[in-house]
Amino acid sequence: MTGNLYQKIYACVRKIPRGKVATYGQIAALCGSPRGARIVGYALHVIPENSNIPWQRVINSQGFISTSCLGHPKSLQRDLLISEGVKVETKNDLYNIDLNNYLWQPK
DNA sequence: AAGGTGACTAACA
DNA sequence: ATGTTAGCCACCT
Repeated sequence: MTGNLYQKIYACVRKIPRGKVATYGQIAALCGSPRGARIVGYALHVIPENSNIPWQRVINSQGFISTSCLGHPKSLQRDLLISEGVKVETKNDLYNIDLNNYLWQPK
């Protein structure tokens, strides 16, 4: 089946602890594809809604929520993060997370 | 088979 | 500092 890399990506995303966030590039690197940030984005894009993958914990390198207006509004991702204890600042319709405090740092 | 797209980044101007 | 360009690589048409 195709999407072997996707399964790997999903596995990494599931490792993100509650209350922390990770960047696309970070997940890509953990999967052995240091330049595969876009692939991660695509992988999350095709996640089924009923999956147990904490996709909301993945944001871009700037600490902003990147989800464009697709299936899920950004506000949903913000709400999910807030409910996990992550502080999200709202700036001009954009949602920002303080990476210095909430970025996941795997060993 | 070939070119376009994207929930990305980093480097430049 | 903000805006643009170029790499990136799997998926889609």
